Amino acid sequence: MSKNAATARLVFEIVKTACSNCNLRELCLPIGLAPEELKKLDELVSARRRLKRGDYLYRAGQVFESIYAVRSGFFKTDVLIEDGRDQVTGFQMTGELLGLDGISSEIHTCNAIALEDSEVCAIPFSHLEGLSRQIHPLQHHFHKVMSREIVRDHGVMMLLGTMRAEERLAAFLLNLSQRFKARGYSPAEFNLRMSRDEIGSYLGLKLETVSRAFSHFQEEKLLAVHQRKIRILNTEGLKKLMTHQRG
Amino acid sequence: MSKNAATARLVFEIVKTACSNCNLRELCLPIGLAPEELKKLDELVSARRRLKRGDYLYRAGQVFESIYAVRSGFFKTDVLIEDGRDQVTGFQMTGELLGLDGISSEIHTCNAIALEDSEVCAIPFSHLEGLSRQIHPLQHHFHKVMSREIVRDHGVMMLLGTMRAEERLAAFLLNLSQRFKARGYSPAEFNLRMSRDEIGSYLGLKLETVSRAFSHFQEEKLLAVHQRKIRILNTEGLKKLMTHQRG
DNA sequence: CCGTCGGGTTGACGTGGATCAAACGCAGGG
DNA sequence: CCCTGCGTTTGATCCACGTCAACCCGACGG
Repeated sequence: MSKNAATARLVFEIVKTACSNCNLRELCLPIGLAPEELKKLDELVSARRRLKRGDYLYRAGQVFESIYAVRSGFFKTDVLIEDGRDQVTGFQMTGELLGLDGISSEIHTCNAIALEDSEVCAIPFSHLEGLSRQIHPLQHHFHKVMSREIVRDHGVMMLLGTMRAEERLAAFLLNLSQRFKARGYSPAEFNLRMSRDEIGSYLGLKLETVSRAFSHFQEEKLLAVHQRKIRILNTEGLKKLMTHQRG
Repeated sequence: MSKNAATARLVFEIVKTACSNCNLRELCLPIGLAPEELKKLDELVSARRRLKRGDYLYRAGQVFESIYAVRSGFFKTDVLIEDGRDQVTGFQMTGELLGLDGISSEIHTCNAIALEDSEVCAIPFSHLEGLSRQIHPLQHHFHKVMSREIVRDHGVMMLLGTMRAEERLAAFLLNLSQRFKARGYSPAEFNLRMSRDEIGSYLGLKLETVSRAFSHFQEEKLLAVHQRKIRILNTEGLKKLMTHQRG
């Protein structure tokens, strides 16, 4: 890296560490704060952390101290039990929070793993609690975020408990699509960051079943699939498949 | 009801509405508060509400204002989608909280239904947020409760995603057993408050499968089942079945 | 350029649980 | 007391998905 690039990078780091300036503030923080409240926010983040693909952000069993906001990149969280089974419990992208599960016992209960090179802001939980006693909108926003996680989990339970394989995959793809769209990316064309096996684990299916469902969607002209590159050709078709099939 | 009984009942109501006096405080509130903090707690609960078996505590779509602490009785929460499918997302018993899902959008996202005559304390959410800005342990406790809900949901995802029918039922029964035990009831013998169909919905199984699993457990001398009355004969056997089977 | 390797696809077959159907048994009402 | 009805049990059959296995393909290293 040239000296100039290094300098530029340093500036970048300093500027971006301030939450009040962060360009994803609207994703992970409340909006409409007073200027003096905005200033306080900059105490929130203690450090940023870069991770390479495959790195663990935290592991099940580690002491919980911070939650993390994804600045860039892509993560999965999973739970393992002794006998080797594991369940992917979620995929997190830019602006989403990781680590909420650790609050209850002060120990992380799942692993968080970067699926591509990523960057996170570490938010020491005690800071967050302190600040949210002072800034009501922050408190309320945080509660909403936790609640949203609960609602999301209920959605996954619904999916795992009542849907068949192709419905699950359709729901999954539509959800991803919608989240990419919310971040300004194309909702119709994106790269999956996870393997068929990881999708399967999340959806309660085997990787072969996931693969077959992709192939079938392709035959039906609902998708164009090339490796992990997905193009959605017929959103309505996917939606119909999801809500409609079976009684 | 005699006049005396009515009077006694009235006193009972007044005494019990104070959280600081509530005999289930240790279940739903933080412990070790200072006396003046304890006093403030009594602002928390706005009303108590009695429900008959089958009554809705709230419905999906209603405006969210309060969370509810179960004082006595038994509830289920479920989510429905248009096409008729529904998924039971949880069963709640004494000391557990209901309604956390509503915080995110200020609209309840599931139905909460009493499975037996029950009684709840309504905790207006804005009061709770206000008080938890003043009482740090209350704030922290509340965060833990929400986080515990997330962890619980991950457990259910694990169950739905990776376990086979009998493992699911074993896990479910052991969980119930442990929760009864924590409340001072027998962990080995209890009445199910829910139908086979509701168990099935929670576990992602059909009622026939649940019934067969019960019968099989009985053949294996793991349980004695008589209608909804369950006696666990071999806890270790159930545990082994749960963690051990399949790779 | 070829060999290797890991992830993905495809096929053949087996099976756990769903589905369909019948019968049971307890509770509540007449 | 019997009738009715709902929740449950049990049996027979079916099928969606898992399992096992072969093969493909793009990436990467020698």
